Amino acid sequence: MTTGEKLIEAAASLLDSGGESAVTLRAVGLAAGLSHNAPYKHFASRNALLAAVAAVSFEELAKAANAIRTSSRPPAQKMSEAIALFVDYSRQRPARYRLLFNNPETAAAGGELKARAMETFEEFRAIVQECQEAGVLPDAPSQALASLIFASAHGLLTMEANGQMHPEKGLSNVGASMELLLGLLSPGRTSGK
Amino acid sequence: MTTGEKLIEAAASLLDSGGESAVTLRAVGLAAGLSHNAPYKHFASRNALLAAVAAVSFEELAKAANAIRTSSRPPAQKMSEAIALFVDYSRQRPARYRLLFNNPETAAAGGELKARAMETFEEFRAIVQECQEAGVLPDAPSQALASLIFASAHGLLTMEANGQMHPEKGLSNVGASMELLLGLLSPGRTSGK
DNA sequence: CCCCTTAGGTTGACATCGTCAACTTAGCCT
DNA sequence: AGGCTAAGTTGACGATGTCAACCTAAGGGG
Repeated sequence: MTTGEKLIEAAASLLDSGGESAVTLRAVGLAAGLSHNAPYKHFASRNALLAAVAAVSFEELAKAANAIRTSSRPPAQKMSEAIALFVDYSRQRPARYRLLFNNPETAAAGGELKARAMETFEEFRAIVQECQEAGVLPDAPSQALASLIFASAHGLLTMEANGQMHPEKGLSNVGASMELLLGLLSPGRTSGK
Repeated sequence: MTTGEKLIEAAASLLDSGGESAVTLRAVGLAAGLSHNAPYKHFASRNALLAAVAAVSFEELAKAANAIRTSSRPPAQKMSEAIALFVDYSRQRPARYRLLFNNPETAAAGGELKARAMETFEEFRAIVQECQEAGVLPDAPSQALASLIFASAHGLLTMEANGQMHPEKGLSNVGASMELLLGLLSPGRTSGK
């Protein structure tokens, strides 16, 4: 493992355990067994290091999503699993999730990072398309429908992470809300009221 | 205007003009014509000041949403206007929007802040309920459906702010995506495919 | 009327952080 | 052998959140 990778791993570990504010260049250098300024020999700035963490994280996510898409399970189940992938990620590594999907500075880093993000999204879009072809999701441009479904999950997860979800007032946790959405979107649904 | 309010206003102004990192306690004090440490006489910490900014911002939003809800326009139009309210807010004051809906530290401030946030959401929920009664939104617990619709808009706006939206690839801007959602949710829709 | 409390404000200091500059090596190319 | 460069170190600087000590004016009870 190169020193650069060691630094990225140390940063990711600090991010997961202590939140973004714990990712101090000094602490990262120390955790990698180097001096307080060593990260500058590999990354131009703190943001550049965080962008690198985001890039490898997107890569992991894309890989996991790809495994789901290329499995032999029915499309509807792939969709559930893909959603669960993001839900679990948000709950198990909230700071990392925020870095990936909720951080304008990271997003501004462009280039390779944006490519990895689009790679991840493309897997999700393909699953949506499979569902459309199987008739469990309505006809519409798959890109738009995938954006919509992903954004819904993303918005719900953000609200959950912010404590703006109120499960006591009836059904409004993330999982149930997504089932509601998919149910309402289902072409087979009988027109209500 | 009390000194505390002056500080909140100064902080809000700095937030809107220079992003969250521009909201420095020193700068806020200076902007209010006071010394670098004056904010501590009114707020326990930087986060407490930001929470106060969030509280008054939620109040403004709730007021605007209330004006929409109590207007005499048809429910479907109220819904469009309510969505536009959040869309415009996100685009015109992105840093403030992030503070309100994308900031776990702010959300952790609990108490009055959470009450204001719920007040705002309640206006939105009531509009959703009107739409359901008018038959333009499907039958479902209004709380859950409102969460879902709001989360969709929120997720789309977050992606837009992060540059993770790709309008070049077909329909995927926020407005069009929300229209797609509302269209697909519409009880009158003919079952696709 | 005087003293004492206290809210609001000030100055100064401290630790931490991102970042920059200068110096030192160890390895590699010629 | 000589020197270039990547990788690493130390030391410093300015900005920032926060704490502590001091000041001061308003007001209320004796």
